[in-house]
Amino acid sequence: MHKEHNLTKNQKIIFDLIDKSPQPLKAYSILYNVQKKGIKAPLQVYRALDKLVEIGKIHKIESRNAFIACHNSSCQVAKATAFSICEICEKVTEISSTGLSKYLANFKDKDGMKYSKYNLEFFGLCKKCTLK
Amino acid sequence: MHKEHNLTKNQKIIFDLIDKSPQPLKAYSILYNVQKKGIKAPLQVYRALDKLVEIGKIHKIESRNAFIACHNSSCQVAKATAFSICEICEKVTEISSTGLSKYLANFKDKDGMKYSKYNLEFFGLCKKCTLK
DNA sequence: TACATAGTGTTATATTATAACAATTAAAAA
DNA sequence: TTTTTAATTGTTATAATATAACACTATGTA
Repeated sequence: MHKEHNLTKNQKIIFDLIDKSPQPLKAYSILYNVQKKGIKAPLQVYRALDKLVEIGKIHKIESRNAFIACHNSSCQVAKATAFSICEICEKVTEISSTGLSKYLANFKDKDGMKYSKYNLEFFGLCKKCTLK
Repeated sequence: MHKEHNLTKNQKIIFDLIDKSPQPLKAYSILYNVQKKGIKAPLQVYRALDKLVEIGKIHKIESRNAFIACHNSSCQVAKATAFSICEICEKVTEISSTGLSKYLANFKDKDGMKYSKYNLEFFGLCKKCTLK
């Protein structure tokens, strides 16, 4: 069982926007989209994003500096993430493969170091773009 | 067999700096360090970095916006990278595990999409920092 | 040599992200 | 309920990261 997080007003506005978006959103595009709701400054956006990432409601796509809602019920905390990214249309999909997550969660390097967190980004062509 | 890349003057200056560094370097810290060698503008640094990444001599640590030399003889091209990152001291190590790279190179998602490239970043505590 | 390609130097600017501080709200403890 | 503590907000300013555009130069190859 995990703690329910009651989002604050700003967090909710920003989460809803990201959650409705089919593709990852960048911070300043979020800012632009929520200005009519009273969120005026970058910092207000970044603070909400930080919190949402921390509690696992969204993930950051590091190679794109963009944010996507978590659609993987098993990752309530942002500690184990994997995405596929199409290099043409930039479509991003969260990968939920039990095999992959088990493999990575148990991976140990040569020093026996165990990791508490990972982020994996695959790049390639999505189905649509392959056919073009 | 892979093509030898003859680095240009700027590329060489910047690669040498990164190669000598025990930890990843950020673009503007590189700029600061090579100004005495005549490289004066950010763009000169970024262009060299882009090329070096493209030919696989260095890798970008996406979560840190920093660059590290490739010390993995098997990845002559920047298409399959894995790193461990200590969240305290920020030490970054390139992981070269045949098992891991085979597993990821062969990974297919539910749609059967095959990837041409991936980047994996593990986070945790390095040995030193665990003992503290 | 002539051509094509890649790299250079430069100025300006775009994009992404955080510092610092005062005020406010929410949650938990007394 | 009151207190007090922590988290969040609003705001201005600024830092850090990265690219656009353009004229020029070097290099490799036919």
